[in-house]
Amino acid sequence: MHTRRLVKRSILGSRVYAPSPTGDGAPVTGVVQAVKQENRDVSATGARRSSVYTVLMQDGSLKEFSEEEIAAGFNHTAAKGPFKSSLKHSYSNGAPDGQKMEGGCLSPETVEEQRLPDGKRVSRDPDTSSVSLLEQKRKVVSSSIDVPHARRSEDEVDMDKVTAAMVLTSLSTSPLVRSPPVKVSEGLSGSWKDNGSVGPFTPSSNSSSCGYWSWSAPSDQSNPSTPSPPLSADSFKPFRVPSLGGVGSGSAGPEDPSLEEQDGSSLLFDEPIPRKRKNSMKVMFKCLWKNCGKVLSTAAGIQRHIRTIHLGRNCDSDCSDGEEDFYYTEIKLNTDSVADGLNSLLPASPSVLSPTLPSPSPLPSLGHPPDPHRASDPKEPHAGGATPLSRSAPSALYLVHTDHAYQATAPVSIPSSNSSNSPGSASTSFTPTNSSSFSISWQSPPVTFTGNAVSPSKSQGFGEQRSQTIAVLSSPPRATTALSRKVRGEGKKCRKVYGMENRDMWCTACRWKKACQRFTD
DNA sequence: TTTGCCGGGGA
DNA sequence: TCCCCGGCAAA
Repeated sequence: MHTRRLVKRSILGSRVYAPSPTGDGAPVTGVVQAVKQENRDVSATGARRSSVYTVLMQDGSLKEFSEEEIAAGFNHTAAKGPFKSSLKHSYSNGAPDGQKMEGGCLSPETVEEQRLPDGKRVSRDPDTSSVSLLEQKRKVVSSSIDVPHARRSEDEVDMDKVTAAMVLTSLSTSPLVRSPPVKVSEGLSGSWKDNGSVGPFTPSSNSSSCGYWSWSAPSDQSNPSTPSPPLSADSFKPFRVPSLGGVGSGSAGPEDPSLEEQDGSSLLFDEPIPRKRKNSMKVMFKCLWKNCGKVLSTAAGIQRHIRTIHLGRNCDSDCSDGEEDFYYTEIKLNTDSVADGLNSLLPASPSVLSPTLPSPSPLPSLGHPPDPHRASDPKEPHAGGATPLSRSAPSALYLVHTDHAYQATAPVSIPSSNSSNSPGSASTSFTPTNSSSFSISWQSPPVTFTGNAVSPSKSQGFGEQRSQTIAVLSSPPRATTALSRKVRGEGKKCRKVYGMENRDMWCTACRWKKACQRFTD
């Protein structure tokens, strides 16, 4: 079953060597664009069939080659290029049939193919090959040869245009860009159902925003006019993995999920997120406009409110430029863990519950490293439920200070690394994705933080406020956990330094299994 | 599994 | 108060 698929599928979009069109004998490389086969049940029957491969040559021209010609090309140049090993491999596995070679040399595709869930496997039938071909092209082209042929289906293109435009627009219209993350948050917060009116984009933005966030930042720098498909980092796996693993390692493996994502509609982050929000949470949206503080249960509602009441716009959400986003914040209420945490907290540090917050909602629950020696609690609650949004909001609620490294580092680094001027290098281009996952992962435990990790803001003050916000958000759990356990130190400890055999050299605390006093972090 | 250390308890 | 250790949680 597998073998068959591998063979049949792998040729499309793959790089092959073909005899030189000039006839001088020098082989040239090209990418297989299409295969025409009279008899497509190739490897099953083992019969030879006349297959014609349309190959896009390096010079951009399209040529058609017969199976044999390509095979000859292979032989000719087998010694160089990535095909060598796999080619040999193919041969060693059987007759030097052209099809076999393809199956072998295309291990990347092969693996990818295997990762495809059966139900979603793309058909290799000639009559549907145009679709799959497009898919293939997208992947292959970007990673191997600089081929200008990669055209997506019109639908795809349109969709991408629209979504990309949305993202880019929001990126460029304000330094506080945050719309996309917000959408994600909305989606997460279970408000999709509520805000059906938010706009045509929202419903589908979940998957796209992940993808887009992974490339939109770098694209600022590189080539905005040719945004890569929302393949994000894992799109490259198919190319890397196979190169190591070789042909037909046979296991669909743990990469299936990512594949599914590529396959179309499923979302990379979609799954984990809802899972993490298991605990009963209620999401409210609070208007941050000065003297307003209106709280609505849906993003659409609050947006409409801001748009009409504060921004004086009457147009539909469609004509919104997203500015409303800056004037409301998402407040998450964790009805169980928060309550518990607060209850247990109250006696210990009553100050955590600040009455100054006009918001009718309790503090959000947040996952954050505990900090036992914290002292600035009293101020934190002010920003309860605030997202980075609040920074731009016409509200003066967030005068919080954060002096603790652990609070500042993570949050602060995120926005900075996200700034749109980040280089297009692999590492930085990954950052947005990372940070988006950041916002997600931070929601994990009892978290309710819907932080928009992605904030292109570059202003120092912003970063600061941002960290403050996050610190604030994190205070409840911190306080909760602070009562229980100190964050484990990372530095060397007596035990490590002296070893068990020299236990007598340990500091007293270490000997007593207490927090090391000698090598404090 | 190892490590750091909290909480608790005995002397 | 000193000392030890069970046990949890992070690494």
